[in-house]
Amino acid sequence: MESKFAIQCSIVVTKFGELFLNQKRITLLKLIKEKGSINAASRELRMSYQQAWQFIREMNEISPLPLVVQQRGGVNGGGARITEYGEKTIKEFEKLVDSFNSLGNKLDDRLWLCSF
Amino acid sequence: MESKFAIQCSIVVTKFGELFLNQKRITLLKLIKEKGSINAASRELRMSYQQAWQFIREMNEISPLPLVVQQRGGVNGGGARITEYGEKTIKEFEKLVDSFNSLGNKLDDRLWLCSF
DNA sequence: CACCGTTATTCATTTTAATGTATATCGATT
DNA sequence: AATCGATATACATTAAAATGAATAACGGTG
Repeated sequence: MESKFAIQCSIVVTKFGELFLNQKRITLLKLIKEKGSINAASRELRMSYQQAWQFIREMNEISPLPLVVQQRGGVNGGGARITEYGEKTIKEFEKLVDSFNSLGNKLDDRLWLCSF
Repeated sequence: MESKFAIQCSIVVTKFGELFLNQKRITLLKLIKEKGSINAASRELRMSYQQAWQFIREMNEISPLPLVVQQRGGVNGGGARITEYGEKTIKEFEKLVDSFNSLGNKLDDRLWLCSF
């Protein structure tokens, strides 16, 4: 008892040292899927459009296959959608997170027993 | 084959949402132990003395027992040392890191098999 | 009691990250 | 071809983080 300490584990996937995925980017991807638009997703996340756009650019560059495809012009001025590969990537990342979190919870429980 | 993706997991220990420990702070603690001085440790880490000092301040405030005790004046102008509790904290944190890393390595191996 | 090197503290400056604003481009629809 | 809303892009501004520089305080030691 008494400790109140918590273990938090944040996961990133990198390639050659460059950031590929983290939780924020996954959240962005999921919101783009939901909204069909980078613009709407970035507004929802209260991040600037440029930052969202740059995240997508970096992810697509690092990834062997694009995660997001954008269309400009056309119906409603365009939009963005998540590729099949993007969907799979989201799922895989979230499985990773679950694995680490369950380990985290296990260690969390033992934390106040042994230290801190 | 072909993936080159790596999972990296960074661990933080918090209390009531406030940062208590992360890898950088642990490295700082270990260097203070080695050098016997906040000043020398911060120079070695190429971080400003104020930042190092503030990290220590925050850690000591959050911790139920101080991790570092400082002395000013006296022999060589003073210094800083790690308490027994601090040493234990370092060890516990590194055990945490090991646990997560071994999980990370396991998942790393399976990464290119299933996705990315 | 003067000296020394470290801790402790403040504040202006620099560096870095993020945002706001503005504008061009695209392309289906009307 | 005019319209519309989103993508794409640049650039100045703002916000936040880190640093540098300066100084006071401390307390053994000689």
